[in-house]
Amino acid sequence: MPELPEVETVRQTLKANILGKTIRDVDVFYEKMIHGTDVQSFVSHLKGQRLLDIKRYGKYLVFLFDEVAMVSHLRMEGRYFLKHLDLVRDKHEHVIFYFTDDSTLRYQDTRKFGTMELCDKDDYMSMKGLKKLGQEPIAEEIDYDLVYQKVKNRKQAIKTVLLDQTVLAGLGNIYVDETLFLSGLRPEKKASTLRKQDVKMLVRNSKIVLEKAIKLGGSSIRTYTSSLGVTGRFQNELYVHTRQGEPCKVCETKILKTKVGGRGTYYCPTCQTFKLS
DNA sequence: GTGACCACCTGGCCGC
DNA sequence: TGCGGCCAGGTGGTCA
Repeated sequence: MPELPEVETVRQTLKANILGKTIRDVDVFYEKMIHGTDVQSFVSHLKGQRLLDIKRYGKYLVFLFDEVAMVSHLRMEGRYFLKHLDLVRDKHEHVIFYFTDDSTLRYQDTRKFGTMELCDKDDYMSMKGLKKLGQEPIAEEIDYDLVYQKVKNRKQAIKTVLLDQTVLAGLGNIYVDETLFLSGLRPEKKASTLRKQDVKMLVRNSKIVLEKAIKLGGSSIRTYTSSLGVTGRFQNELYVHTRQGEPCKVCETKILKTKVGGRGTYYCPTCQTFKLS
């Protein structure tokens, strides 16, 4: 599923291929995907708009046009494909953007969880979701104290807290499992028991994991591929996620699977024994 | 303010 | 082979 590295890969790929194109028309085949306005208004506002830039905040993509911005979230299995006008529509393609050069950008989403919403191009950061995002671990400068302040009173498992996008933006199930492995921490450990230096270590390790994943084009677990069908290679680098029953790459102990906060969680019982209190 | 729970949705897998 | 049930999971909403 798309997390920060996958969304960043999509952004870079799309930017290289569709920047400067002008939308001639839009077809929406699943109306619930469009938030904040009705489909008719969504389409009419996008017609004639030229794409100027594509930005990313956490797992959100922001398409910047002449007069409007479109905020898109891929959720579980959303993907963008650039295809020629003549190609037959796949049954899971729910939104098609037709460009004036006869190419099309198609949004495909098997589970229909993804969302798109239009907003003012100068005020998209006030959108619900975007405005509450925490810092990104891959940012050049991190206010570690601010992250610690958000973590220190939380009684939930550290895994649950790391998945909270208002604490750190961009981490999802895969990369939280990998970050916790790298940090030697059990996923179910209470967040409030961590010291400031432990939180700093977690943020730094999440940065290492995310930057490596971006370099390799993200992960291609289950059905996920980036735009234009580009397949990531980070899944070959995973230490614990989806490796239940397989030997740990460090100590050869069998990787275990459990549930934390309702999420499937993988960990090494030998390497992840770091207890602080 | 915090935490738990639920809805959204469909393909894949498993057991019968 | 076909069917039913469960699981996967990011986010927002609701409720306690």
